[in-house]
Amino acid sequence: MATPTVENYVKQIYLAAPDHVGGLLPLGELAEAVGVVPGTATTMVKSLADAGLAHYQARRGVQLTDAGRRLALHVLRRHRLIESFLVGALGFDWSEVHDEAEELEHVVSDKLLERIDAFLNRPVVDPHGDPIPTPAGTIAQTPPSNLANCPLGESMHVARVVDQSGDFLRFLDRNGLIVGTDLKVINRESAADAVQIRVGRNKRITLGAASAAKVLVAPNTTSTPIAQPRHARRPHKRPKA
Amino acid sequence: MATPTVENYVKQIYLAAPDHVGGLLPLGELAEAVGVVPGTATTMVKSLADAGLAHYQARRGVQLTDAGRRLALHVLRRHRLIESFLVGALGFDWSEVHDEAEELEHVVSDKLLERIDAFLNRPVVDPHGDPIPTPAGTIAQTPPSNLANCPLGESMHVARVVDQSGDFLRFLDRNGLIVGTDLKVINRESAADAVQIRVGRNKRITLGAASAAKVLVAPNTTSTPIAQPRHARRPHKRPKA
DNA sequence: CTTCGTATTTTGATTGCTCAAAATCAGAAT
DNA sequence: ATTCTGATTTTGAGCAATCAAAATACGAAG
Repeated sequence: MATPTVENYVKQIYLAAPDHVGGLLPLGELAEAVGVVPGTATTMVKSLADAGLAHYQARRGVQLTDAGRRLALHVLRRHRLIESFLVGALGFDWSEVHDEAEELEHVVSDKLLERIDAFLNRPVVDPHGDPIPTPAGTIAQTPPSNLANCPLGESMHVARVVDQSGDFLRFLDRNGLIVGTDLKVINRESAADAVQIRVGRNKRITLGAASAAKVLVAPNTTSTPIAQPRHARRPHKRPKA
Repeated sequence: MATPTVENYVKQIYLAAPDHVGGLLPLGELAEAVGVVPGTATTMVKSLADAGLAHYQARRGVQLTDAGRRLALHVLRRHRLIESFLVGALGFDWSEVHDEAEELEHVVSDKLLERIDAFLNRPVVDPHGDPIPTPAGTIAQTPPSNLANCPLGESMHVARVVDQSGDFLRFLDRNGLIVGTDLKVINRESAADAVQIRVGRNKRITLGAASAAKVLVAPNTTSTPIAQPRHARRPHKRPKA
């Protein structure tokens, strides 16, 4: 059985991998992601390699094996189902479930996970719009466009938010931006690093480009209505101001 | 923060303590309960003592301090609320929740625990009838009588089952004996080590004395109806035979 | 009072994970 | 080609938890 530590390393390698060509993740970045000093990452990655979970090329980087990817997806499935459950069954807010799931993901049994999955009626994405891997280890692909690069003026909706920080999520919440929200990108000021969007009929919001890139969107095809995530949704707190 | 290991030691000391006069638990028994060799228990208990969680007297035994007891009750509260939640919210059977709770009890946050408690409507006992400690660290006392020592012929009900083994619990289930079930002890054959009871109108069951002692009972006062545990109850599987 | 048997403690090692700091390497810059 | 700089690896060490096996102490039996 993989220890929680091993599960975390594998998960972080998986999550960080797509940002690097050839899929080779430098160990410094892994160390950063896991929260250890670089030397520790080196040691651990060697042992991951011994365990057949990763390919390690000294001074170049690390990459998951098939077994490693399977494990990572299994951990991710647990994490995202737990987040969905906390929001859908226990009334948690999407901004507060990440840390909780971070702990629980290493101890829930397959049996419990199955019950949670059934309870939620087999959701395909978690409250942040992150796709939930199947038990078989397949996972839906990320929509390629986000608020920083999608076409202007077209009707889109929020498909996913790729940042787990509570502050950011609460900011989105305050502005009525949750997974499924309809919006249009009105304008981009690349000089000012700013993205203007319209939500609903008349609400305007301006985001910095870095934040805009974290909000993934998909076009609203007029033929089919917005693809709502299948898990239970509660009304969100409305902003005071 | 206490490690899961420390929480387990403290919990086991708490659970085993009442069986010993003076409350001093021999380290061999602790080792047995925790599942380590005796030497390991000695080492750990010393460090519990250093941490102010236990009093240790070499070659005599160990005993919790107030801080230790507080921690033990906190862990027990988590364990029992989790068991209640798995049964009451996710449809688990009372015979399969113990191991799951054993893992989860070390990682659920206070916030999650509070939500679970609220969801279940503040239960006072878990599915086995074990009392759930309050957040403040108080706990209801065990009813003193059980099937092996209660008066004959009087109307009683099952208040608590002090054995977590799946086999035993499934046996009780098969015979319709769950927390709250009404019954009478008809007869005891001390020579044969047997206890005969009647459940409901005409069902008769015979138990060995050791098993009978694990089923705690309380009298059915005619003035007030049976005190049902407050948590949600599902219909239990009825026996095939 | 001495001896014996058993419970307990001590000792020495191991495993998994971590850090600090020194050593090394690889690519960029001169 | 040489030097520099920054990333990476190595080395040495520590902590928490564990085991196996040797040493010790306590109470019971003689």
